Amino acid sequence: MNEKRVLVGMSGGIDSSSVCLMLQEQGYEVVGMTMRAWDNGSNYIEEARSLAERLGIDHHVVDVREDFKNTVVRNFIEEYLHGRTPNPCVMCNPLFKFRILEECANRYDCAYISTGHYSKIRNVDGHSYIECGEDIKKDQSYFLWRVDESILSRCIFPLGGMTKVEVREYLRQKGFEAKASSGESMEVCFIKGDYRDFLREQLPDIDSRVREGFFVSTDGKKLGTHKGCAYYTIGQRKGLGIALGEPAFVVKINTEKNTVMLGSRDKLVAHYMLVENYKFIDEQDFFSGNHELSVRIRYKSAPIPCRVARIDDKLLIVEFLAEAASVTPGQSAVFYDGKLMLGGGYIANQKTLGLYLSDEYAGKLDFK
RNA sequence: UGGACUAUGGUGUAAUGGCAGCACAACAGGUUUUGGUUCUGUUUGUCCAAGUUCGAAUCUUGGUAGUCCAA
Repeated sequence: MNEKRVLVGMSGGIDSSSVCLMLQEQGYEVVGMTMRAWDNGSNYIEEARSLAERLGIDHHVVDVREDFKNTVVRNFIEEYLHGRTPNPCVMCNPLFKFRILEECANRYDCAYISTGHYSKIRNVDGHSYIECGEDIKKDQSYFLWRVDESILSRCIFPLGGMTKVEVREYLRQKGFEAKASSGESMEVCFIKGDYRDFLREQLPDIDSRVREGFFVSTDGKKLGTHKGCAYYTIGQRKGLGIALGEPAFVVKINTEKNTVMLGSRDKLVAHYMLVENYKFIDEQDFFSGNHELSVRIRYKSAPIPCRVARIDDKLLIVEFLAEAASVTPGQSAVFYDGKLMLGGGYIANQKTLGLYLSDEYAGKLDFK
């Protein structure tokens, strides 16, 4: 592998464009790659291509539309139909974005892989970890917990120590005025507008799979009619179309009974949660008890201090040590020690939580 | 078909003769690499008809509709 060559994932936007420039300045031979996953009406491929031309770098487009639709998009739809709330980006990163980057890096003889993520790579005890970017609110490590360490070890994230403002300023100084002041999101993303419209578009027979049912209160009373479980998510307040005099939030979704439970804000607070299909950079180390653990249960929220016990190879139980609200099955739970991202898992259905907290079971759990 | 009570935005309510207000919902915008949360802003109402009054959601009469008690 050529140590002077780096493959950059180019989305045509501000961030990846800056990355190309920076790496060139640092003396790398840059090769550009743009993944064509979904045609969303924006001209991101052209943007990337013309930038590559201007910088004099090779540029490749990899068309994965068919495959992407059959995996990420299909999974996205299925999750909603099961009353869960998916994180497509979490799936796309390991299965598409970073996989394709790795394949292309190998094909074009690039030792390194780079993207415009605002995160850092940090080596600890021989392992490559992701560390949050400087601004915890802007950090994207949440979406990267499933990316394999073998790929992370080849990654360079030039923007990890920068802010968006600095990146824009940098581009401006380099003479890319138009790009620097362009809009925020050039991101390739298949959800445009409301995801409910997307579901209806992609699933013409949706009315046979998603049916109206009852809104119920936490004490089991019928409150009204909902449009179908797939159209709601835990913690949701807007769009319920029901007036109770005080704000109502979606507390629980039961696809078997086809009911959506509503309750006041305080009903969303949880003290424990179950997490499944977890993956850690160094699993043994994670469970060693040597970490000050915290967990993010959604993008862009402060990590919550917690303790964790392993139930089995697939399942964890997490005890929150500070207030946690709206634990949402299907979303990711991502674990940190300070800024170091240790790994993550998917928030599971919390139905069996009671079992693991019962007296007979609780004694066997070893919270770290 | 005797009596009592009620009628205010999409929903629930406040205003005892003096600018119809609040909460929720709805809509729009900001924020945003998922969904949700959050923030800002906006729209919408006195059941109908007549009367008293400088002035009526409010008082009077009639109508209509609903609830309750009367079997």
